[in-house]
Amino acid sequence: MSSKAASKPTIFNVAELAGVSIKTVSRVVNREPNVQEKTRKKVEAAIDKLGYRPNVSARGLSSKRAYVIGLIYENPQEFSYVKDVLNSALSECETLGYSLVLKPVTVTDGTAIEDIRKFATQTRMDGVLLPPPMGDTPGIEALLRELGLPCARLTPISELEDSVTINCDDEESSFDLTRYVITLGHERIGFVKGHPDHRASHDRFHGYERALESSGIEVEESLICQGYFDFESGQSAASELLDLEERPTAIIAANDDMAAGVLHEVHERGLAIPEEISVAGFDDTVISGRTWPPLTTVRQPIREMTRVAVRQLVDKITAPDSLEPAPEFHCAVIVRGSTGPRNTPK
Amino acid sequence: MSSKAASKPTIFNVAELAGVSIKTVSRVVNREPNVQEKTRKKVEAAIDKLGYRPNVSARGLSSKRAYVIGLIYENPQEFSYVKDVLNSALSECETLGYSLVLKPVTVTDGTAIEDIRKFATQTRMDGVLLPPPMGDTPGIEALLRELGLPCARLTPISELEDSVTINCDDEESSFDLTRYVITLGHERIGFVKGHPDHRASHDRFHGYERALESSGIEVEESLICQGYFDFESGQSAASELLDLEERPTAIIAANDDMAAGVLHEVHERGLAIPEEISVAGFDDTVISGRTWPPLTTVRQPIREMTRVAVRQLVDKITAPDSLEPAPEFHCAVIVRGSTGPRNTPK
DNA sequence: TTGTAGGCGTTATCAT
DNA sequence: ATGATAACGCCTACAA
Repeated sequence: MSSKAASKPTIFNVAELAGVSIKTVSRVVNREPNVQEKTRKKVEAAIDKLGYRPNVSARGLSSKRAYVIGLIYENPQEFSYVKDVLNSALSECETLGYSLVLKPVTVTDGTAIEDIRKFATQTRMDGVLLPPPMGDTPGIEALLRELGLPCARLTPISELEDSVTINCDDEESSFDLTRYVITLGHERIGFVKGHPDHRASHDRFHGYERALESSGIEVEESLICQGYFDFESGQSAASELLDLEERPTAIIAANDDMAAGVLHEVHERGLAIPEEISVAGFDDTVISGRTWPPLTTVRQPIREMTRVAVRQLVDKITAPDSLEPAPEFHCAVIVRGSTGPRNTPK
Repeated sequence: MSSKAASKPTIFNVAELAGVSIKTVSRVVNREPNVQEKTRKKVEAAIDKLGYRPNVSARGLSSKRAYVIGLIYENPQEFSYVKDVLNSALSECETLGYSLVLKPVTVTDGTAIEDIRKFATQTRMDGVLLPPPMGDTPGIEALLRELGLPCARLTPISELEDSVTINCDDEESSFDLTRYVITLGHERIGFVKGHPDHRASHDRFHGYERALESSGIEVEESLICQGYFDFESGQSAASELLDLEERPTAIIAANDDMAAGVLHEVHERGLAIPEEISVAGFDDTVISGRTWPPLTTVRQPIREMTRVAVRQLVDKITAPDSLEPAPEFHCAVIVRGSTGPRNTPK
């Protein structure tokens, strides 16, 4: 090693060492066609030897691309869902040579749109990834279109033709979960809905309704509570349900955080789980294995869905025309200790 | 609005509108001295009117800076601690005009160093932020020095003169927590240590020891278990402690995740909390409010510490000489339902 | 298949 | 206090 830290090698150094022009090096680096195998080998050898890495700033300046994709997400108390998306997106971006920049926003207080606009003008991105509920928040789509930013959404809504949409059948998985609870003998099954602005909330609720109907159980209004996907709302919904004259023997919440809140309230009242009441959630987030008892829940293949979303987003950035259809993803019911057979009163 | 999307305004447009040279605009944008107040006003008006934002790529290319700082963190099951660091770092970076790029690594399996090296050569950064335990992982410091990357560490270790170090007195907070438990009447107090590679583990353990000694309670070997900061290790440590001939009436775990594991095991055995056994953790992470009962724990001002760390890191990047000393941070014991008075056997 | 010239938007240098 | 001009490292056109 020389005494002075050698400054980073540039495309010129590589070209010189390989005995070609910089354009040829550029072609090799960017996997463009029209390079002879032999030339390519020479160039690659030079790149390795020098440890050359393209300068992102120069590349961005010249190509008008930033090689950056943004992840805009609702900043929740419980980070589990976003964490899975984040990790998966991070690793996929790394393999595709992109950077990921994060933008947490709050949709509930109406600041999201302006926040995103500011964010977009401040940091250059080539596209954005929208995990739920960003994918179905009104206004965001329009804003991104205005800004000329392609996006990939993780959402059940697939109306928009030209937009990358990755989804999983929430309605069906909710149907499956509810059916499972019914097979345990439960008939009075409470349901805690998710935030009304989230598409998943409705899908999950409809799955519940359909399962009850298909088993000949009447959907009872008093057993249905509004929640907002957070722990506290699960807690207060449970409070309502447990105050009922004839209380439910099982409660399904539209996500794990609310289900954890339900468990909390049930514990507060000294009821035994699952002997006196069964509880189930959605998403198979980390918290579902940490509660007592561990939660029965539904697992989405979030990591795979995210991988595909990122890949398709990059495809769309590089070749806006060809849109391969996304594969279908399916959920699975994960049975744990929070659900059990109904105690038939004698 | 014109039919064609006007391309983004450049420094030339601003200069033209303000009737000055681009260099003057540059001076204003970068808050450099030697600009008349009147000129500055003119330029600022032009900037506002055009909605001008400097192009990060161009700036990076010219200044040799990336305006990016890296956050290298141990990717844990429980994300709570890192999440707080992340959110705080994100908002501070935004106000300072930097981007934050994430790099999750695994220190336990020895891949971290190579991962970081690869990451550093792949994405240009001006500095990195090292939350625990990255700040006290051997080798990382040396690697960053070799790469010429300044760093700011959130760690109790403050040996290195030239390195930004932010810390909080873990030993003292552990002392305080243990003292609190002692005042509840407990004398047989189990302790679940953290991962031995983390400096905080030792500090917290020493605080525990010192508190016992200062109260005239003997430190008993059999009440001390090795854990690794994760849920599972807390669980198995609790299992050991509860198998003891004369079991402890309280258990302190060196972080919340392990404490949650302890709670889990206690529940498994059907023991009442806190009547039969008290449990406490560290860090006041989200999980501590989600367990049953909620955990007594210790809160660090993580967000403020992170803010200062980022700010000092950027200072170091821009002016490597002047190193202002960091302020001192203090922890606080948060009392919740998982601890209670010892049941004195009659 | 390969190479040459010009420009991307900024900061830095050196005048004035 | 302000300005002209040359880098910075790469990519896109266009030649050869």
